[in-house]
Amino acid sequence: MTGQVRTVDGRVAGRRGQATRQKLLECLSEMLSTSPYRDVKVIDVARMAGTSPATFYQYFPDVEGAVLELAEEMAKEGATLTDLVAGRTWVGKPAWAAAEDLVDGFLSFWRKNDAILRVVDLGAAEGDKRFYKIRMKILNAVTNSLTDSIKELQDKGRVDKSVNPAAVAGSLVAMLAAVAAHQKGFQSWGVKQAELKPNLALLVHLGVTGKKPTK
Amino acid sequence: MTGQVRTVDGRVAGRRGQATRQKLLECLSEMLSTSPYRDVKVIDVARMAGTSPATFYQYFPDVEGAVLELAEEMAKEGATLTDLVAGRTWVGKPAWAAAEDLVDGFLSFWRKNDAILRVVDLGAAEGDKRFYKIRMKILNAVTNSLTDSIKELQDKGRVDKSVNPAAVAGSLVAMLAAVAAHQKGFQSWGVKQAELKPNLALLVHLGVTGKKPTK
DNA sequence: AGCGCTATCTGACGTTCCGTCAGCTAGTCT
DNA sequence: AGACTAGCTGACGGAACGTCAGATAGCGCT
Repeated sequence: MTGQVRTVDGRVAGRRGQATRQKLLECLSEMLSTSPYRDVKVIDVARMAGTSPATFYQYFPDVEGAVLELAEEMAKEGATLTDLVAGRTWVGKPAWAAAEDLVDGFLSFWRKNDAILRVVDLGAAEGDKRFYKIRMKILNAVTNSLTDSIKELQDKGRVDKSVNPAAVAGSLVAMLAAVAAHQKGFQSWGVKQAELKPNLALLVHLGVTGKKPTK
Repeated sequence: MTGQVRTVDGRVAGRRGQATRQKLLECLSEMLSTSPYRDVKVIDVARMAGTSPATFYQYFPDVEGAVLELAEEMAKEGATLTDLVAGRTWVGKPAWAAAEDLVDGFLSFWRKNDAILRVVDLGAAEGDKRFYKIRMKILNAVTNSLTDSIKELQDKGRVDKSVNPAAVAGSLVAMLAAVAAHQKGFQSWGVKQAELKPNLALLVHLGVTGKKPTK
């Protein structure tokens, strides 16, 4: 299913090959978090991995291609974000807890993978379908079940019919992603990390249920 | 005050110089909206402007430097975003109109300048203070007066004391920016442009006032 | 018009990085 | 040990970078 790891010219990589490939990915990841994307060069990644540029090209078509690989890995891990929303109830006190947990989990996932995520964001915004799909995969993990939750509330008459569940869920998730990506930005408005979270949770709660939370 | 336009080596540019400089900026802008940021080369911009690469370096230190210039221009124009929120009331029917107008104005500004904005976003996320400041300048235009509006409602007892106005305002604006940057993304969730706007307006209204809108 | 001044532009260069290939190296198997 | 091959790399032609010294052209003056 997943297909074995292959070199650029189509051969299957063996044990040693996989190891260097992995090392290259690690170094790329490191590189991405220390220098601007535009300045990440194949030559630097190779040097850091203690190998030659030619080796890099054996496993990846270019920097972008390798970044996609990293992103794909992260997207797999990101599937666990579903757990943040799956099987949660959005009524009463548990709803507040659900909102808090969602915000918390989402922010920490984003912070942990910020370097790759900002490149994915860029690629997606530029219209590159490959990045776009990866971004979707991650966000879908949350958005879909959030959409379902809203639909459910709507069916029970607890949320207005005029609401488009997918639009609201998508917007809320986009908000979380944006805030996570620019957390430092909030400091300049005099908003501290710790203060940010409950306010985000409030917005999520309001968006999903249409009501103020009962804490 | 604003300082005249200067060449890289510090001399003041004359009429002709300004013209080519401007042409270079235009071509760069064009380039940014047609190819990925990582692939925008000085040589291409120069070629498109019908001049030599050396000329480019007379006016800008590198591509990034030129992008900053473009961004600064846009930020100036972005100051008009204040008008979307200044002097609006967030009570009753006018509040709904205010939310709608804000969403509308914000989205169209973003769409108009998407190419530069995504580079600014990237730079800011990467921690580059110059881009970061520009991003702030644009967002502040909206966030500050939104913050004030929330504070005002809070003083009147219409909004809960536990709310941090800056955090909420900032988050809402971040949401608008993120949704604007990834508008295409919503199509894949089956959400159309036209549907998106009222739902965003709803979220803005909920966020600012804490209540459902009366349309 | 002709002259000279200086702002502006560019050809040309050394350097860095790209991406490819043929050939070398080092694990592995018998 | 010998041979087989997966994996690595030196070396190369080409593209883009960033810099400089020198060419060009617009402008003011007579």
